Amino acid sequence: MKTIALHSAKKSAVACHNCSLSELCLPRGLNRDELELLENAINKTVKIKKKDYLFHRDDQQQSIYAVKAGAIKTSLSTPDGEEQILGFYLPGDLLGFDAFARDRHTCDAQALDDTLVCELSMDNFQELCGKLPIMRGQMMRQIGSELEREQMLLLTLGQMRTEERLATFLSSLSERNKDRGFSSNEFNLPMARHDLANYLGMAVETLSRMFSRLQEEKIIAVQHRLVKIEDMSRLKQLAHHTCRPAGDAL
Amino acid sequence: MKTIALHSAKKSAVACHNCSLSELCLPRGLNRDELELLENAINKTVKIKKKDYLFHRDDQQQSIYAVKAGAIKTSLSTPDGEEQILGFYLPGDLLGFDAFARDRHTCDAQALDDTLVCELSMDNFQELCGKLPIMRGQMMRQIGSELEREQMLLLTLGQMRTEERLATFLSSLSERNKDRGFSSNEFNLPMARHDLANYLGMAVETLSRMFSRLQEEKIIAVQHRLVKIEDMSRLKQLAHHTCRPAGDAL
DNA sequence: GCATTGTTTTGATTTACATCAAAAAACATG
DNA sequence: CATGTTTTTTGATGTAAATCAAAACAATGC
Repeated sequence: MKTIALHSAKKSAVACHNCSLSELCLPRGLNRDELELLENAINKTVKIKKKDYLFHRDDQQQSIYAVKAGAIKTSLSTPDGEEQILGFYLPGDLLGFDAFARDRHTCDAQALDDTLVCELSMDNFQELCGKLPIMRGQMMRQIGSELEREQMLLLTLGQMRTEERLATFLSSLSERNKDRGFSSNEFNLPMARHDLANYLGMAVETLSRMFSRLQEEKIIAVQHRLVKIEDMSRLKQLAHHTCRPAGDAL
Repeated sequence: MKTIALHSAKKSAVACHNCSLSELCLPRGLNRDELELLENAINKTVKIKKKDYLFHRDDQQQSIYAVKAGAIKTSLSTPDGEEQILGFYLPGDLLGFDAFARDRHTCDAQALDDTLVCELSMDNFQELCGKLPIMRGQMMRQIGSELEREQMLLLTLGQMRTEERLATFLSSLSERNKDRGFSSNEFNLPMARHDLANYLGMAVETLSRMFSRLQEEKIIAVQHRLVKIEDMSRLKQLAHHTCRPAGDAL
């Protein structure tokens, strides 16, 4: 349960310039020297098995991570065992900024699947930020969009009814896939119903009913984790509250 | 309604080293030269009248602000006019980090009362961050606690019932006052019921009922905006879900 | 293959909260 | 201070979603 995967991790050579995600997690406009600085700073690539943790709340281990493959969820949990999922991180997303406040992580990060992440230690990160202003800007932007994403979620939880919440979620996942060059009409959900329900602040049963309702209304077609969007405009209309798609993650 | 207060603002000399809030918003451990750099970087002090806006969503005007007196609320609003309040900022709190993502603010900031803020432009901020590593660290920490605060609010909205939400809010406001050297047992709410209800994701009527209920149970005594906490331990017990008081703001 | 376990869906019932409506209190204005 | 306006509280009713319960379905292991 409390296994930290890092210890059993394989080190492997990092080559950001070859990575298919470079468009997403690299600051644009780095020259060769700067790119080399970054590549040397990346400490290692880490494998995490499904259900293992990347980090725990209060862990001192402070790094920034970039998801290369798989999926990670972050969550807060209460003394009495309830949890609130804060975000899902998919390939190209960065996580770990939560540790900025106190040099300790404020949430748990668990793999939803076998997952691969790049690790950049805070020390190296700090040094890089000192050397490369462009890197600093990029990081600020990353943190900013994390903040923005959480704000959108607050709006979702605070103001929307359950059907609207699901429509908003599906709509932004679709946008996200489009941005990444994948299909915006057909995709797999990276998480179980249980986790999605928790993230959206409702009971699993309610979530299931909302999926069924959207399906009855011919807006989507679902089987297991595969979602096909049949009527995008009506979906967007339902998700109508949404201000603007958040830049990153979910 | 859409008045930007900045234009009518008075410039005034800034003297951070004299400011009673320096403990809160200054990075600790600045030497004289560094402190002077900071004071010169602070562009001006701004007065905002009650109900005026400090900034609007999508405003390019990008600065970091420190509240000196009064109170500010930030909120997101939807096409159909509903809003979600994201935070309340009281003296000593910093705001404006939301603009990091896209160089534009992602939310509105409105004064709940006549308010005084210090303004630090992003340009100066960037320059300072380059020059003073300690400043960078401090800012990272500030953003981190903003992130943490929003996470706690997500937990509140996603998992707690209404009574628990109010108890959590009162409990953390009390903690906050204690940290600032004010009474933790008796204080004024800086916002109207309407705003607090929205922030906590419930109807005004429900909030009012919860105040009444806590009063009936002899846990608190309220008259208008004045709250006295009569039984702190039972209040904390109700707010039991809460993980840890957030560092800053509400 | 079948049994076991976990996940998802569907149905019946309860409930916490929203909504509607109006009184009471606080605040503002001439 | 009397009057209108806004804010807050209280009461009655309706409803969206939680909970309880169980069936259907997928995944896992033997």
